[in-house]
Amino acid sequence: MVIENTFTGEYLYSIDAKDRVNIPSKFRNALTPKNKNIFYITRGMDQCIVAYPLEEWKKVQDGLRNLSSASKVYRSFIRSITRYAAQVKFDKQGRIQLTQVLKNYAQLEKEVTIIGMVNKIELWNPDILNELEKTSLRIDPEEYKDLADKIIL
Amino acid sequence: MVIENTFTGEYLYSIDAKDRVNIPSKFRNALTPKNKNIFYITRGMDQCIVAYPLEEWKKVQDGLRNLSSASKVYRSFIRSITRYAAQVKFDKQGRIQLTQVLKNYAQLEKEVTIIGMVNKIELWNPDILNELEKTSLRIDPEEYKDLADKIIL
DNA sequence: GATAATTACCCACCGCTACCCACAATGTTA
DNA sequence: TAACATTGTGGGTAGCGGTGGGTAATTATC
Repeated sequence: MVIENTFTGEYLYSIDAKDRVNIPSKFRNALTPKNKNIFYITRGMDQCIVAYPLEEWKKVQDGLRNLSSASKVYRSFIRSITRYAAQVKFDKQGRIQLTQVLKNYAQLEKEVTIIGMVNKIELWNPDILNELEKTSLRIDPEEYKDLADKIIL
Repeated sequence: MVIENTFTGEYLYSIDAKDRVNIPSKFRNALTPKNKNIFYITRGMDQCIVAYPLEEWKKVQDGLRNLSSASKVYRSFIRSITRYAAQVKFDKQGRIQLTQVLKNYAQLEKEVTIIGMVNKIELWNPDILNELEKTSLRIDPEEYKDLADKIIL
């Protein structure tokens, strides 16, 4: 636990009968007390569940709050995010409970691959993730280069 | 709760024979005492009912007050909102009572999907909502991406 | 003013979830 | 190597939350 509120690495965990998933201890240990053991989970842009620590989620919400409700697109956008957003607090064992909707959306069953994405966490169906890696990621190494330039890797 | 007066998540609830709808406990718990268990319900921009907590409703009204009444469009706009607005207080079980007009407008029957929209709440006929999402989501994935970039999802 | 109807308040059931305890597997330290 | 700590996983249970329904109070109608 070196850098606060920062998540890296990949883990293969299991979902139990009560739809509970363990948050890797390395991730939990990286959380500052301000997050109060709370995550917000919602739909990702890809077919996965995204989990934000409380402090990160607040930033997202502030962004949403400032979008005017006058625009139809904005309304629809806000809805598509918050609709699936749920606040979850992990128990003494460090597990969070998934909602049925999100579990369906990401097509999760017995196993989950949990990926650290710097300021957020992604939960994937292992098969879907592997399939995606095989196809879409291999396609455009050019885009990777562009990104690498931007971030000064 | 953690983030005050802020609502997220989706819930499928039922309307009983007396036209009562339960407000999800997570929403009620997010309310500050200043709201005095009071909501204002009115017509949404879409075909749904919108519920504002008292404190949020005050802001809406201030906004309306500042719209000049000189313009015909403005007057009509204000009328369309305030006309259907009703103050409702939830009972000890946390239920509010819907007005007949609003129930008709949103075409609610037995079931309601309740969506947290950050600072307000929407009540939808489940079928209508799903149909709408199916269409509007398909229309502009590009605009969605732009928005996602803005908010740094 | 009597009766009917609608609303407000209260009580009761029941399923789910939040919380707790237990245990196995792995890693760590003396 | 043994003792201990940490971490992932399974399961039991009490309390809360959603739902239905009953009764008193208030309003409406004639």
